[in-house]
Amino acid sequence: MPPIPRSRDDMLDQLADAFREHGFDGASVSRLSAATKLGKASLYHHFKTGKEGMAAAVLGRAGARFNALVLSPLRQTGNPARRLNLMTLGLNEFYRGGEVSCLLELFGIGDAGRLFRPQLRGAILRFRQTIADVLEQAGFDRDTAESRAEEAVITIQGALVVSRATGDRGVFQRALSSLAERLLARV
Amino acid sequence: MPPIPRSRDDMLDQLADAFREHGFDGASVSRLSAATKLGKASLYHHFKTGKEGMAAAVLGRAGARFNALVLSPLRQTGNPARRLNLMTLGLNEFYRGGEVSCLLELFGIGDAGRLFRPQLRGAILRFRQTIADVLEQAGFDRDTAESRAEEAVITIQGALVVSRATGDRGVFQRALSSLAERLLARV
DNA sequence: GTCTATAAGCAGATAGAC
DNA sequence: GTCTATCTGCTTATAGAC
Repeated sequence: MPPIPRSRDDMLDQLADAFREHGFDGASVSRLSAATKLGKASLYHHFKTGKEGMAAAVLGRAGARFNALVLSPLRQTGNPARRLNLMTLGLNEFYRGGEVSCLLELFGIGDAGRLFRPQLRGAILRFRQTIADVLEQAGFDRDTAESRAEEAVITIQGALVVSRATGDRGVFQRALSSLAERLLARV
Repeated sequence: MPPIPRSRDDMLDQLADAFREHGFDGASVSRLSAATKLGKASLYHHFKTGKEGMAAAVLGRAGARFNALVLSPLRQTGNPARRLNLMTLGLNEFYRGGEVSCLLELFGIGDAGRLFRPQLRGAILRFRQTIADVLEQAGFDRDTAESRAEEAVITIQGALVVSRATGDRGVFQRALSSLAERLLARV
């Protein structure tokens, strides 16, 4: 059987699914090999630094997707409410409606955490700041904007955890659906 | 050197710290052995079902502590606001001010997740329901009470994730400090 | 670029002495 | 109840053929 041609992004998506299902430690190279239908040696051919390099590449691609689906809409010009609604649509797609656990949670644990925390930390702070900028443009003072942006990030992460732990994606859906309105509420 | 006498709870606390630091997969029996200063064979003497049994016992103790520190205050009679404030104090102690990651997140991942999800799910639902009961006693209708209770659980879990990922315990502190007031707010 | 085969070491777990 | 020594299988990673 000839090798099926594949793009690097396809490989990274398959690796990401394996990491999301098993976590960093639980995703053995054997499992990653099965997930990509590629021999272990082939994986090491693509990622010279081994499993760590695979995780870093997966994280890089996730960052790019997050940027395209979530941050870019927020940085458009125009109606803040509309941008926040686009953000929730993007979040729903990025997290596949809450079915998928966040690499941020998985890679923040244990030895993987020591490796990737700076990158994860940067992503969170960037997300928070981007939301805060939108809220400021919507007329809120900077303190209120930052405080609400922090709550939004917390809500998204918490909803993912609770959704997964209870097996109820409705938790994530409910959290998303009230998010934009709450961010813009005049007290 | 004679063996230092130790209670089972001391052992479980040391095991819990190791699980919290490394996650279920990352906490190898060697690490658990180092954390307890007990030989591997001694650990297997105490926990006949091995690492899985250690995790289950740790989870059982965590559940008992959560019950004593968080749920019991909520189930007292009397002023709902006071009970919710006691809950936040209990949460702060249970999670050590946000320094400690939640076993619920760690054990919800990968193969450990498949083992412990029913237990974790029960704990979350019980927590949510207990908060909802307090809010109902405070005069809210059942739907509002349940919806706000769900938000509270989400906020606590999310704040833990974001605190750990950013290395800023202030996130958890801020989330806790506004929690009771927000739960009781009349819109 | 993919594969088979293999290396060296750590994983979870147990036997049996004290 | 704790220990040392050990077992088996899986781990990450590499060598070298095609």
